[in-house]
Order: sequence, then C-alpha cells, then structure tokens
Amino acid sequence: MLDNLGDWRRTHSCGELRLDHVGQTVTLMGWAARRRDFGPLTFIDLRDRDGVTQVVCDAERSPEAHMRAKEVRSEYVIAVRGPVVARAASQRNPKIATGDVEVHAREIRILNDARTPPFQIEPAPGEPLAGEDLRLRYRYLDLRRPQLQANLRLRHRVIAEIRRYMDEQGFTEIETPILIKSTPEGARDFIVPSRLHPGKFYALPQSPQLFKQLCMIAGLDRYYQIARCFRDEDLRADRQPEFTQLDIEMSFITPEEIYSLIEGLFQRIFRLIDVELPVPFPRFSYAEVMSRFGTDKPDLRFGMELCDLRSAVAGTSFAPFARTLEDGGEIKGIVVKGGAGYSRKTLDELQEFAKRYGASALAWIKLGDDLSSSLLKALGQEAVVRIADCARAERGDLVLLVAGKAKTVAASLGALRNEIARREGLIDESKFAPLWVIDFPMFEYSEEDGRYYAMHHPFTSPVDEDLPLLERAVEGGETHLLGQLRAKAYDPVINGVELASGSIRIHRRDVQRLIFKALGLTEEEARQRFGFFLDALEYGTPPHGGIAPGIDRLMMLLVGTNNIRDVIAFPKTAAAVDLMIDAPSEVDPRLLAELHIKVER
RNA sequence: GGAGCCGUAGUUCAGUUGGUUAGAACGCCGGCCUGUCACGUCGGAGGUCGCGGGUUCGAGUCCCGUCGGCUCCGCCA
Repeated sequence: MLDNLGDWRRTHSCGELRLDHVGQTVTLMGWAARRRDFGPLTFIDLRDRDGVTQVVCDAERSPEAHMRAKEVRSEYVIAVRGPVVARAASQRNPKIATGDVEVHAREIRILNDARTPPFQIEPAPGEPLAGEDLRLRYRYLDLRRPQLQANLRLRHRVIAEIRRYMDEQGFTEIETPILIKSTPEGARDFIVPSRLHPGKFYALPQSPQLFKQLCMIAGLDRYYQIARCFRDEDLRADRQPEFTQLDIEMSFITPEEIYSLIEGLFQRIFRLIDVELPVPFPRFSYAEVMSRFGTDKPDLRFGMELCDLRSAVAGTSFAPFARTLEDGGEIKGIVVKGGAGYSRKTLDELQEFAKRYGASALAWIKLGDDLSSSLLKALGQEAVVRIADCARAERGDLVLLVAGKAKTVAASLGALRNEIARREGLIDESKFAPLWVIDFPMFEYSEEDGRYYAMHHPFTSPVDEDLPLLERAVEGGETHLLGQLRAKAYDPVINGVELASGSIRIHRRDVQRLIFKALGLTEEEARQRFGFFLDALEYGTPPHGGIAPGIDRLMMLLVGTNNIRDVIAFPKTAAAVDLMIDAPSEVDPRLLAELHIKVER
C-alpha cells in the first residue's frame, strides 16, 4: 500500500543534517538507496540530490514505522519523520557528510514503490558500473548517481557564472533562429523539411555565425548566446551531434580585447573548482606549436617537444630519409626520457599507433648500456649517434623518429607525444596549462580537391599586412600565395583541449569578395548562398570579431572526464542514437506525405 | 567510408585443445539476526551464450555474415 504525501512537508535535505540539528524533529524525503535489515532493527540509507542520511527503524520504539521499513525496497520513494540523534562515537560514518547523526524514524510514508532497477545505480566500491548502453537506455536512473548530478550542478553554476560575467561586461544575450538556411561549406547540415514549401528545407545551425555578425551590423555592439549547435558529422569521445557553445561577438575590437575578455571569463569559471588560472595566457603562433608539438592544440603540462633531425641525416643514402629530404619532407623525433628499456613489443605497439596517423614507419634509437637502433644497419653507428646527439638524448633515453610529409610527421609525433606522456604518467592531472594559438593560416590546401579551403571560416579577416598578398593571389593569379596568408584567428587551448575558436571578421565588402573568389566561389554562387549577408555588409558594417567557447568540452575539463556524455543530461551514443527515447525513428507515412517526402531504401 | 576492442543469469565477469547438467560475485525472493553503513548468515529462483548461417558425431568455444556498444583514422569551415 502506498501512502499519500498528505500534509507532510520536507524540512531538510538528505545531505544537510549535522550535530547542530540533534534534537530537532525533521521530515526527509528521498529514495531508498540501501536497506540493512537486522530483524527488529532496520537501517535505510535515504538519498536525495543533496546526499545520504541514515534512517534507523526500531521495532520497539516505533513498531509501525519499522513494519513500513520492512516493505521498502531499492529506489522506493519514501518520507521519514523523526528526531535527529547523534551517533555514538563508534558508530559514526566518516564516509558521508551526515555520518555523525541519524534520523530515528517515528513514522514512514511510502510515497511510491519501484521496480527492481535494471542495474545497480551505485555499485559497491570496487564494483564497475553497468555497461554504458544500458545506463543510457535508463538515463533517468543513471542520473540518480551523485557523480552525474554533481556534474550537472556544476554545469549549471558555470552557465550562471557566464551570464553574470557577460552581463557585467555589457553584453546582450540574444536568441537566434534554429530553423535557418543550409550553407554548403563546412560541416554537414541537419535539415528539416518544410510542409508549407514542398521540396524545400530548413537547416539547423552549425553555429549562429552569420546571425551574430548581423547583430553587429545592426549595432547591438556586444552579443552573446548560450547556443545549441548542430553538426551531422561522425562522433568522437568529445563530440556530440548537438552541442552547446558560448557564442560571442563584439564591435570595434581587436584580438587583445577578446583575449582579456576570455581570460577573465575562464578565470572566473575555473574559480568555481578552486583553480586560479594564470593570466595572461602565453601566446604561440600556429607555426610554432605545429613545429614544437605537432598539433594546433598542444598539452603544455609536459615537455618532450619534437626536434628537427634533418641536419643530422643530411646527405644520407638511406632511401626513405633521402627521399623525404628530396621531397621537402621532414624528419623529426621525440626523446623519451629513460625510455631505453622499452621492449620490442612496446615499440611495435607505438609503431602501430604512429601508423594510424599516416606514418610509414617509426624508427627508434635506444641509448642503453649498448647502443641499439632500428637504423643501425642502414645508417651505421656514427650516423645514429649523430641523430641521438642532435635530439639531445642522453644515456638511458629513447629517440623515436618519423620521416615523411610535414603534416604526417606532425600528426604522428604529436599523437605519440601525448600517448607516451599518458603511458609514462608524465601528466600532472591537477595542473591546468592554458595558451593562445594565434596567427593561423587563412587557407588550407586540399590535395584531394585541388583547391584552398578557409581554415577557420570564410568570414575570417586576413591580417592587415597580408591584404596586398591576397589581392595579388586572387586578382594577379598568384594562387600559391594563398597558403602564406595569415588570419586574424585565435584559439584558447587548455591541457591539449581546444576550448574555443574565434576570429576578427571581414567587415569590408571588397575583402569579402576577394575571399569568396579565393575559395573558388563565383559572384553568383556567393550571392545565392550568402546574398542577404553580402547586402548587409554594404550598409555600414563596423569592424567586429568574436569567439565561441565549447561548453561541453569546458565541462569535461572542469569535472575531469574524457567522456562527453558525463556532462550532458541526455546524450547520444557514438552512432548519434538516443537509446532512451529511441531516436532517430521512422515516422508515420501520413506525416511524410504532408512533407512531400518519399523515402528510398 | 575504414580499423580495433567488446557482446554469456537482472548486473559485472569467468568459461581449458570443440566434449556430460554453462559457473562466480553482486542484485532479486524467502528465513534468521538490535548498531549496521559494501552488514552477516542459511536457503531459493534466475540462461534464446546478441542475431542468422556454416563446419563438425558434437559449437558459448572454430568460420562467414549481421546487429548493437565503445574507441581511433578519415570527417568535424
């Protein structure tokens, strides 16, 4: 039999009772997390969002409450009324915040029963969680776990802090539409069919990019939005098809003002987890981080930087190296301190790892008691020693080398650097190492398509000094110059995580025209895709720029997880499926007919 | 688009060179127990070995396919 709540009102949460409350009669409500039955004496751990309180039901003192307690099962929703009692010293439980006290139940109301959960919500210490697919299917049960609740509560506090800060800084929060127009460049769009317009579709925004620029043209001056964004691309551990960005745009500004705005914001956010970020963040050019760390989002918590070994192998007859040098490729290495003892098996594993990033091979030099190296036969002892010296390796170290195209060398050694740091425990997990990556290239050449693509997006401004280059490249036909143009773009990175991406935008119609032309868009194509925006640019556009921190990744960093699903209330799987609501799903054929859509299989 | 790992009671897992009746722990149900907090203890129920096909006298185990989960490469202006 279930009880009604009746006139009972909660007086306290399950996490707040302390010795100060001893003697008060309290009413608690929550879920039965555990029951320990000693016959005439029964304990119930009562859980709510705030914590756990031990409830004691004694058959002698309160026979009725005790009878009721016997009926309680896992996850029943119950209300308990009774006095707060101090526990004897030997009975205190230091593992829970309320462990100095307990509530002696005078009366218990069973507000609702519950089916046996399909998995244990809080497994005993040392026991693993149930499989993630099962927990996603019953997300509302998994969300009862204190860890997940703490993550969501911190997320709320971060968002609240963001709104406070942005308001203090004079920003206006503005909502932009979700049903917008598909734009062919960039990520794949999610599209929404139109019932009123047969054969036409809306797109969901990949980001509110053009709208925030239009807000600047409108004279709103300082815009922000906590914006949901949608990208129909394959997922990763840190990527969901829908995600949240703090979208920011400002008029009449320089990158410097954006740097200090973001540094101040991140400082405030990290104080919520009692971390004081050092400001200003150090700045590195794109070229520098690529050469030193092999990635545009380096983890600065450890060293092991890449070193250029070309000079040490100059003039070699060893074909793979000689060919690389001839083709203008790179030969670089990293030094693993004390790695001379790595086994053949480990080196094979690392080579397999490097190959995933396109490396054709991973060469190694071990400076153990004897010198050993995969290159010894091909290069001879002298050359191998020269390479090791060039890498500044010392006795006991291991040198790992990759030769090939600059892009491949950077990708494989950059990934290897992270992987080895992880394996060797070189990373101080309590540390936060922020930086700015600046001076990104404007364009990236695609071998596959034989053309240039905007590295950031096509509205990013080139640096002022490079404008003449842009003109020569586009109007003078010196297309190769495009690869040399630098963008007014900047990314803040913390611990190897790209936390935002931003740029100063193009505010001049003539420059925007050149960029579209550089990207191979004809005047007509540009007009068709962005006509409204090009028009707007002609009506007095102020210089402006912005940035967009990713809230989900920021949260991952703050709670220390590498699983994005730990910081989103209702996430999707790696195949973009919601296992709880079973989406995506088929729809009623009548609905499709209304939308003028026929499905091919 | 490609690759790797995983899939066995409700849950987490074990399961030998292919061989009798597929096990353990937790959970669940019932009994006992007045100080536990991962309570203890006695007993009990619980299995389409993801699914489909093949090899074999015989398949959880081997092969092929398929589905699902996770991770990575490509992709993500």
